Amino acid sequence: MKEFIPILKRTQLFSGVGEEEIGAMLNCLQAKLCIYIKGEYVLRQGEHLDKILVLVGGKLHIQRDDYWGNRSIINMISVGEMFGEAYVAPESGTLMNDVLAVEDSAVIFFDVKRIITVCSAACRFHSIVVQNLFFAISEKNRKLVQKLTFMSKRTTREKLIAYLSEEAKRHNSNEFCIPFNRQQLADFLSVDRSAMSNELCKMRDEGLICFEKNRFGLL
Amino acid sequence: MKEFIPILKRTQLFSGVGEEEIGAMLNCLQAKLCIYIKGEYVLRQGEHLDKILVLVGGKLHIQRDDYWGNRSIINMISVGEMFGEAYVAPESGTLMNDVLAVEDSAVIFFDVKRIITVCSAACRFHSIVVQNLFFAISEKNRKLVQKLTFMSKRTTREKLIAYLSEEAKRHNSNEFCIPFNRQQLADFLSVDRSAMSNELCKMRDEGLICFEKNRFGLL
DNA sequence: ACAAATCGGTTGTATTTACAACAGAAAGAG
DNA sequence: CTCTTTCTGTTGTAAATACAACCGATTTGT
Repeated sequence: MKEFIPILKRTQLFSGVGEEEIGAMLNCLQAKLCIYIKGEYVLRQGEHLDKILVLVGGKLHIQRDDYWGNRSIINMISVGEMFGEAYVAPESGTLMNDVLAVEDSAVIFFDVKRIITVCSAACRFHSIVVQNLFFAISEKNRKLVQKLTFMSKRTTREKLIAYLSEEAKRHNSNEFCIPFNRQQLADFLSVDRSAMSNELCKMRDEGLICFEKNRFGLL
Repeated sequence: MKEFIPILKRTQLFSGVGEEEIGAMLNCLQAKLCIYIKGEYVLRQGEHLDKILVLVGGKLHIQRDDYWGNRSIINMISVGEMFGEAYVAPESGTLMNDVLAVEDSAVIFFDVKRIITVCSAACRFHSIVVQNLFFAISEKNRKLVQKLTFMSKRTTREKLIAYLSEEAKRHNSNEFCIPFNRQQLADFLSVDRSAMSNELCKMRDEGLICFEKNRFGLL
């Protein structure tokens, strides 16, 4: 697990904590490393979760499939991001979504109780991690609201514009790559892939956007 | 402000804290009481927010109107619930939504910095409030994900079923009242009111549900 | 290099939705 | 009580979407 410490150091959870301290905390937080291959489930809907996970390699999707096989991608987890902070509260129930590895992935699990109850050994940086966790969950909250704002658009075109505008703002550029292929983008925006593809091409023909594979540009 | 202490005592934020302690903390947290009449905005999109608010009377909607006048209600705040926890992080930017009083409302604002930095006066219950805040934001996170799961349904009917099922589960009963009128429910689910009304009546005629005003039953 | 699988675009049709307009019922104001 | 406003249901039409089916291009595995 040692080899992932430099990656952990750059995560939001361990922001402001040195590599030596992280090494020391791995025991304190009962860290466990798990490897998943592409297509494997990390967690399944209905499971009980008492750990927080930090992705140190690969890519995950937080998603849910309904009775009719419609998949919706709630969120995407990239290297350095975490998942499970929303389930730290005592009576938070079971997991509402699946967590799927969409690439070969490496995940480190941390014991939640060890994080939110300050350890008697008083590792000096524990309180920093707690505050980091707080800010992280707060940020994820804002991102969920943001997703809700473009999910609440009525038409596919409006959803696309809202999403692409947001990505452009996030990248500080009118050109950017999105982390989805067409099917995944459709699942993320909860629309039909072919209808979306159709709309994208119309928007391109109208001179609103340009794109090639995952690279998009706003005009 | 003293008269609201019994209400504050029953809120999630002050869970486990006695009335005397709450009284003492009002200063420590620089509490400010504000009154709003129905239809008045508590906060507007774009504002900078460095306070957490707790609703002690009335009802609020977290909402957003787009260019074309389509309103979407992101969330509803009832007495005892709070808003603004997602903006406590230092670089969380400005408010993405409006906060509207849909009834005459009483709101108490608390200084965020005072909450997340433990005060030197060491008020004994401060750490409890911090943990409560943590659990609250974590719970709100789960609720947002839940809303995303039924917002991601394709048809109005599916959205209605997902929403009503959730409410039934929450009330532990097949009969329950919803906190919205038709227009508000449509705004909450991001669908057209008349189309939704139509769909509701179809579902009633098919024997799936029954309703009268805000009272719904699943059959 | 070849076969298989994945991906993205296109088209047509049936379904669903948005929008506007209207009417009766209920609630609220004076 | 009466007038006004709000709320809810209804209808018709134009627009948008879902779904299925297909094809060519690209990628992947062997």
